[in-house]
Amino acid sequence: MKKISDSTIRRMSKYYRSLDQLIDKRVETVSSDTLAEMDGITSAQVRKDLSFFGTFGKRGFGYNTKALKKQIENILGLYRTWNVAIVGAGNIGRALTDYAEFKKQGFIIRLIMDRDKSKIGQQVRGLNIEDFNKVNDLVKDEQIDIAIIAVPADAAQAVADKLVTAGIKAILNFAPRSLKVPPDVTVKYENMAVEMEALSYFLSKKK
Amino acid sequence: MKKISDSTIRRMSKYYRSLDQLIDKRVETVSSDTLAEMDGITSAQVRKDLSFFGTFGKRGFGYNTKALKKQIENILGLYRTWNVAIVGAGNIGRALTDYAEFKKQGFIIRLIMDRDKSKIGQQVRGLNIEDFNKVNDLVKDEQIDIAIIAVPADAAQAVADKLVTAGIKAILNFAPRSLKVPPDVTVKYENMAVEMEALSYFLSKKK
DNA sequence: ATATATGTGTGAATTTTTTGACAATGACGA
DNA sequence: TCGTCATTGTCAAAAAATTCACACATATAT
Repeated sequence: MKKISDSTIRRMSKYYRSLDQLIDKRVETVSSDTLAEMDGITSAQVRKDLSFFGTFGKRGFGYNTKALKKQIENILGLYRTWNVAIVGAGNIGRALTDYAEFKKQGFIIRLIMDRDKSKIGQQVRGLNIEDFNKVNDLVKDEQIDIAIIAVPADAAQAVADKLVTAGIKAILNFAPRSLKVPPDVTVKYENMAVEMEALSYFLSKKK
Repeated sequence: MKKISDSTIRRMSKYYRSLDQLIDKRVETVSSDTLAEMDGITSAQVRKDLSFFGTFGKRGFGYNTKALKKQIENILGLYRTWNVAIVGAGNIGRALTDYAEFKKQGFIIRLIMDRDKSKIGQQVRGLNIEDFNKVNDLVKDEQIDIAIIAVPADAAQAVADKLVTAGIKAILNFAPRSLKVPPDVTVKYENMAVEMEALSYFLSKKK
């Protein structure tokens, strides 16, 4: 399988959500044009993206919403559930514990960890905050697939190292710091400060 | 001024944070190579990015960390503070209310709004949850520059419309939906489900 | 059964982004 | 003061991403 670009994957994920929206509204057929319009891109882009994975449409007709959604589900691996662990029981970590969109898409939060003794043992929406020092056993016991890092920037690399040791292959990092991990581990970033600063740039430019 | 690409701006923001880290460690000089290493990119990329805005380094020597930080501060508009409003007092909205990184970078949360009567009037870390119906007055009174949308996907577009009417020109959207706004309004997205699904894709591909 | 309209799939063209390479510059030591 | 070394700034090349444009397949109307 040839390498698919990150931006294509990201857009697939958006198409998926747009299809969901259409299906909710009982729409059965959609054109690349409409899909493009919903996501603020061009129809050629939509068709090109989809063409990397197969041919899902009918010429002169468009795409069947339910069928295409199912196809994308397969492509993105959303036909199954994934076990997720959160590291860091601060505000962000706690908030993510019951983020509806995760649940809906089959990302199940099985575990929340922290190293702060005063937090360990507390309940967060039905989950016990566990001791991050026991990460190896916990990850194994709960069969964690994906870890979310929600600790201060300074601690992020150390946490990542321990997660890697524990066998984690996929990390979503909320800490504003780049992480060094072995090549078989994938890291995605959710960097809110970066987006805010991009807004700041655009606002000050306008003046 | 020629158009600077979004990815350049995003990287500038990362350099800014890396410089901060170096200054904390009393490092006075840094090469494009080191900066690149910290952010997992190439040194050519670092130099190219910086070159869009001016020449800040000394050949054979590198960059002065404090001076470069100050320069980026100017470029990104971080020499001043910005007033921020959050719409949606759910888990995410509340968590953001005291996200340390925002405060540190001069993004000051002045206002949190919701339309849910049962939430209005509650306190969130010193802020009163206000009635989103009064958005026009509130935005004017607090001189809000940037709005963060943290409401369910279905409500996001309606909220955006009202924010635009209230005069907001910069939006950070946490709801998993693309927003339609006039061309003079900038929207940035923080789409956690998209990143999780990218991880899902990489995990299932490996199998 | 045929004509017409619609909208996909895809090579080719274009644009954008990233990387390579090196001359030019400045720091520093002898 | 001069030579050596390090590292920038930038032009050119390469790679990647996006857009164009159109042949072709399919639905629908007559």
